[in-house]
Amino acid sequence: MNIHSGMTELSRATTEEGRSLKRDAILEAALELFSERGFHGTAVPLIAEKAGIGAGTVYRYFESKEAIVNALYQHHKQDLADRMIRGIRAEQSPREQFHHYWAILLAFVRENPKAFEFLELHHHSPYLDDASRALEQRIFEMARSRFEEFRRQRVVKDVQPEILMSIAHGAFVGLVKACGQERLVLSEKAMADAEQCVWEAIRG
Amino acid sequence: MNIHSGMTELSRATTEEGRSLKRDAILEAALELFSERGFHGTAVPLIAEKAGIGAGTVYRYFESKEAIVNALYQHHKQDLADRMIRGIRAEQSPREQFHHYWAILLAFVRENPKAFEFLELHHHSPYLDDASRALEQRIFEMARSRFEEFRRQRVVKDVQPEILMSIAHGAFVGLVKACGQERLVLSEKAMADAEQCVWEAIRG
Amino acid sequence: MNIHSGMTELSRATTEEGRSLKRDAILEAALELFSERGFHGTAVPLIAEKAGIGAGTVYRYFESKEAIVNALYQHHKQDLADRMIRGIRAEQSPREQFHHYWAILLAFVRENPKAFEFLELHHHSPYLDDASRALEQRIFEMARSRFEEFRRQRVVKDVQPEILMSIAHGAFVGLVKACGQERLVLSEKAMADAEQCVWEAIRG
Amino acid sequence: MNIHSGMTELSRATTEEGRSLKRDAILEAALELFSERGFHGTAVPLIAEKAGIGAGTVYRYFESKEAIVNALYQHHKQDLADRMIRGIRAEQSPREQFHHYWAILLAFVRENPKAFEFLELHHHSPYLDDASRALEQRIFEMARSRFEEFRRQRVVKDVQPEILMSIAHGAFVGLVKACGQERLVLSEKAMADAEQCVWEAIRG
DNA sequence: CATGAATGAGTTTTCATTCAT
DNA sequence: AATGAATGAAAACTCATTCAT
Repeated sequence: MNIHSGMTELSRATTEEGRSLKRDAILEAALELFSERGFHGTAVPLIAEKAGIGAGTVYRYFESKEAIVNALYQHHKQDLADRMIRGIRAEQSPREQFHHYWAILLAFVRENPKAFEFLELHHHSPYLDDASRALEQRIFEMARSRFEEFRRQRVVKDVQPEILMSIAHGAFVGLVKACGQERLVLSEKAMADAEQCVWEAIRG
Repeated sequence: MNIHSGMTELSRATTEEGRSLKRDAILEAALELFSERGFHGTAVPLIAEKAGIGAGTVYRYFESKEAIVNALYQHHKQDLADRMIRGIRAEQSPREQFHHYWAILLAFVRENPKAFEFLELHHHSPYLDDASRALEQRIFEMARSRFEEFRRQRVVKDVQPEILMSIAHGAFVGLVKACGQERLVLSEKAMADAEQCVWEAIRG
Repeated sequence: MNIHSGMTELSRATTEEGRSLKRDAILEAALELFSERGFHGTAVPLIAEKAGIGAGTVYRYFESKEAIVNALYQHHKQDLADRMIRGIRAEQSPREQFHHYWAILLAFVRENPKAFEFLELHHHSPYLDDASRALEQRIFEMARSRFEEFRRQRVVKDVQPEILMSIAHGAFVGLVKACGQERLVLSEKAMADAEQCVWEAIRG
Repeated sequence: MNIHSGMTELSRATTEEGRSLKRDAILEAALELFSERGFHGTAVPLIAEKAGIGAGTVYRYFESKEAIVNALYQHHKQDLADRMIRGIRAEQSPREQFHHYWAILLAFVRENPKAFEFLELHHHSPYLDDASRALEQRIFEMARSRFEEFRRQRVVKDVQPEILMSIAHGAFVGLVKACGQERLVLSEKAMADAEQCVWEAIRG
């Protein structure tokens, strides 16, 4: 019903690139449903209804249900990557850079919790296409090269960067999930504490 | 990947408790399919085929598809909890206890990677029944009381225990996922490194 | 037998109340099949085929197979009751009123033999819902109060009205069944004879 | 559970003809289930369970589910016919003969209400075989010839005998159904009243 | 003989997709 | 462009019947 409430972000990106409001409404609706009920648990007519359009209209904007999930994955994954890259300052200390990483993730989750949940849930799903997989790989490589640089600089522990990345990202996901299960509130204090903990896990 | 590693455990439970071989074959097949394709993405006839039985036979052992997912959840969740509790020694130092925790999780994942993936994927799914939810809650409370005790003893950091738990568990899950995506091998060295990292995240 | 005789009525209701032609085609087909083969003996795709539509389409008009049987029951039961009530004249003699009753039933059977068979067959079936049962009860009470009045007026025999009602209605049903088995033709003469017989059964 | 309660009648016929106790248990169970839930609404394994035997055992005694329904139909239809014929006395007045007819039907219903319900429900079902239909036809012809004789003797009204038969039998069925719906109790008084009513419907 | 586990064809129902309007 | 009714393939589930024990 309140189609416009969560739409702001997508709508902006949309008009720039000439995408339609309806396409966004579909993505918005699908995001919520996919993150709550999963891909196979979500019927296309339900997406259409939530988007406030006819079921057939969905297929004017997307070739198939899989195309929707891939568009969502790529949109939000890219958005998150862009935010990460945008704020980086070479002059920052490693601890400051880690704080930046943590703060960006947290801001993303707060603005768009469904999108974060969606990205985690659909990681490496069989219905993700090559473009989604390639994007995921590109972003991973970017992050790894940064961690390798940190390792060379003795800023982080001298262990495989994949281990440190998995710990840091996994820990963040763990915190978000705990929040989703209402076992935790992602307050400023809590996230600052958590940030420091995770920093101590990886710092050299 | 390793079908047989995960089979041993179920097979044992079977002969001990008089459960049928066919019931186990169904659980075995369903575990693999559910963890790969999700609940809604797995058709019952597919489970039957993988189990080497007729589609109708599934319903001689389980009331519904939901009953299968709940039987799996409860079986493996309980198994993991039992392993955790069994090996605990009061005389161990906190660091030793953390090592125990880490080692048990690692052993579980190695023996039964599909089961671990399954438990993570189906956490808080809407098709889990009250028994599954109650079991999950009981295990969570047990873990929290231990972390609260550690906090009182100044063994871990003086932050909400839920934060430390989420970090430790989330980090472990992150490592397992990285392994699932073949970005990491859960070698002895890697997991020993990771264990130390995570310990440093939570220690007081 | 006479498919068109029974169709008129539904078709009329349809255009009046804006119901769809397809919905009526489903009801038409279901009526015939249910009255011939029973509820459990009739598969939904068979209804769809007879209605000239796809199997899935049935579920755009009815929630379930049970919803179809209840829609049919309520529609035809109400129709029969309406006809009964409509033609009643207070100034008529009891014998004339009995003739009215008999004539209405006969006209109903002739126009819509399947519907009459259906109503008799599905009387008090476990799949009838509360609305169907309530309607049935209301109509029964109406008829009983009339018989009670007749009894007070010494127009009918001084026996329980339920007995007289059961005899009169049962006799009529018996005649219709004999016709269905082709042992009898419901000719004017035959039904006039029968009417007089039944009147003599109940008259005071 | 109380398999033996209603069995007496069938059991007697059984031992005489070398039929087994198990066969009777199947018929007993099937009678109850068919009359309550209909043919298609009754699962064979349910019959077996109610009969206290294994599902496969049913097929040692009956070729198919249809064979059970036909055995039941023929058994009870023949039983009812036998009772009718047995008690007839040529020296009785027509009114006495009608009383005999009424009393036999009533005794049958009281002893074996399920069987009566079953016979009415399965009248002219598509799954009745030729033997069942032939038996039904034979009994009908017998009854008709008697009514024709009565007509010639001016004992009953000078109308088609099929009409009088339908009225008399239909009225009886109507009374039994009213009893089944708990709208009537088949007390001595009620049935004596009803008998007289129906007699007045047909008497010359 | 008796069984009951096993099954595959059949049931009711859902849904991704199409297409006439 | 937009629709939403229509659909058939496929889903979950049932059951008459068979057959190894």
